Amino acid sequence: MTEPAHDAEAVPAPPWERARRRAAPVRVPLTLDRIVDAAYTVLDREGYDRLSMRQVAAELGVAVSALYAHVTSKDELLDRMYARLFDGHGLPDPDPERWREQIKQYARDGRARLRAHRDMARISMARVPMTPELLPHIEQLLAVFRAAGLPDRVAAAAGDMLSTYLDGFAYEESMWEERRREAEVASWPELRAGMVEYFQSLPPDRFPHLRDLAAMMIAENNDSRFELGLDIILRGLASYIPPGHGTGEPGPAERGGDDPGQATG
Amino acid sequence: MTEPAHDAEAVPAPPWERARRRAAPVRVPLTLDRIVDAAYTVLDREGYDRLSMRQVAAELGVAVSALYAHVTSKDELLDRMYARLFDGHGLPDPDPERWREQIKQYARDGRARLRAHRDMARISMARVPMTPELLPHIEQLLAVFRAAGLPDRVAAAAGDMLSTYLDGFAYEESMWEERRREAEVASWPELRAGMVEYFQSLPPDRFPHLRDLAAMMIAENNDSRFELGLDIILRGLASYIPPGHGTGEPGPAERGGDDPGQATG
DNA sequence: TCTACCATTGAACAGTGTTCGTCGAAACGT
DNA sequence: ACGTTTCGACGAACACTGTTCAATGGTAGA
Repeated sequence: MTEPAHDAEAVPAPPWERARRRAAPVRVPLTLDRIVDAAYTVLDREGYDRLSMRQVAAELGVAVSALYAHVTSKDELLDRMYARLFDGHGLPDPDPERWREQIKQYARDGRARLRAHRDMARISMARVPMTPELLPHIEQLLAVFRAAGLPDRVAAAAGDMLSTYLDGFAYEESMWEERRREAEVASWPELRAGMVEYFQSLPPDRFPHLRDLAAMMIAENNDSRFELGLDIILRGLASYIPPGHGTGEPGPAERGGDDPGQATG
Repeated sequence: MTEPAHDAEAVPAPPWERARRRAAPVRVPLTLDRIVDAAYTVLDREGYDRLSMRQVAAELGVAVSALYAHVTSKDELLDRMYARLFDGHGLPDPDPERWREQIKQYARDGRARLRAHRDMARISMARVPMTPELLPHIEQLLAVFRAAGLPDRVAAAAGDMLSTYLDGFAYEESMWEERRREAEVASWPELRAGMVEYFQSLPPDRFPHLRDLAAMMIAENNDSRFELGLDIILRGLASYIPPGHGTGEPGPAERGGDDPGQATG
């Protein structure tokens, strides 16, 4: 949008201000942060396919080539955007009694961050989550899993499972969102209704299960679908905890047989 | 490059050949199938980033615009390539006794297909797996899950879980493959060794778990990592089967001691 | 005030997906 | 056998893309 505090600095600095060591520059200096900000603005407005260096430059009112003084390539810019995903995103200290809820909370937060910017999941999916800035996150995830009693082999795989599920789910969501957009259907419930109707119209002898479950497969709100998938993974992980570990007991120990209370979406 | 079998057919057909109803055409006709073939050739040789309409046209020795007579856009071409993934790919009839092994086999086959062509996972990931040709696949997946005794809500989510895991895992694999390629490291074990060494070199007080599990996180062969993730999901799914369903019981019912101790409900 | 620096510029290059008017060679009707 | 019609391939063009580079201008230090 418009640069904040611009009007105050656009006027030439009066001579007596020159005494100050560093007079405010006439133009707000181009920094990596401002570039990333602009990139996010373009992303939200135009989507990933239209996110181009030229658009970002235009957003800043600057020549394209100016960006390359602060960023070596578009790929690096995307990396910087990706890094922002994790600002202030972390896990509390491991609590074996509540590890499932801790992981769920972490995943919910992660999904919310991915949804906060249009097509963000596509950017996230395309980078490997092992950059140095993320090492503390991986470390703490491992801490939680090990404290819960997961065998090392399983703990080592659990982080990847979780991040794959997170990115994959969000990616899928954003794809449907895009499809809705270009189908020019106003709302998601409307698109959903059309799809369910389509599945119901299939020949019953060839697609009995699809007909039965159509309404469930295309959930009204993705939140409960997300929670269910999360639960499936967590139950699977818990099943590897050797007996004798407090609350992390596997199997049907989890109360509420079929419809476990899905936490607030 | 040069058209094959050109010299034999470039000469004008002698008059007596005209008697044949359909003389062999001077040029092999351009069909959608040949275009998809060529696209796969380019994909395997150049990778997804260099897969362009012009490259495909060049592969066929044809003008770019000629492709658009058979395909409305590059996106449709990618769709056609995606559709090939499922040729002859299917599940056997549901067998509640062996549903886990059936699903595993299906997933293994799926992963093999994704790995058969370079960057195929990137194409697969970017399309929603609900095109009409795939409906029978979804139907049969649902059949297996329901026969196994999964509650409808869970069965409806299970297919998505599986395909997200499949695509996500293969996508990640192809990203590492690409990274290895551009890092100009000869072999995967070599890259792996370097990464493990890097993790081991981290400050032990800040990254104890990462150090411990580095060698496990970056598995020597991805096969066992894939199987483990698959098992986690299947165990999670199985935990939703209400008691009283033959072999589909959660817990150690599945023979093949993966990690011994886990309590049955 | 002069100079040296360096962020910014505009133009250019080699690509991309897609469109369009033209053309040539088969296919058809006579 | 000969027009004529039809249709697919062609080449050029358009509006983009990421990236590079010599030239430039304003700022900071001497």
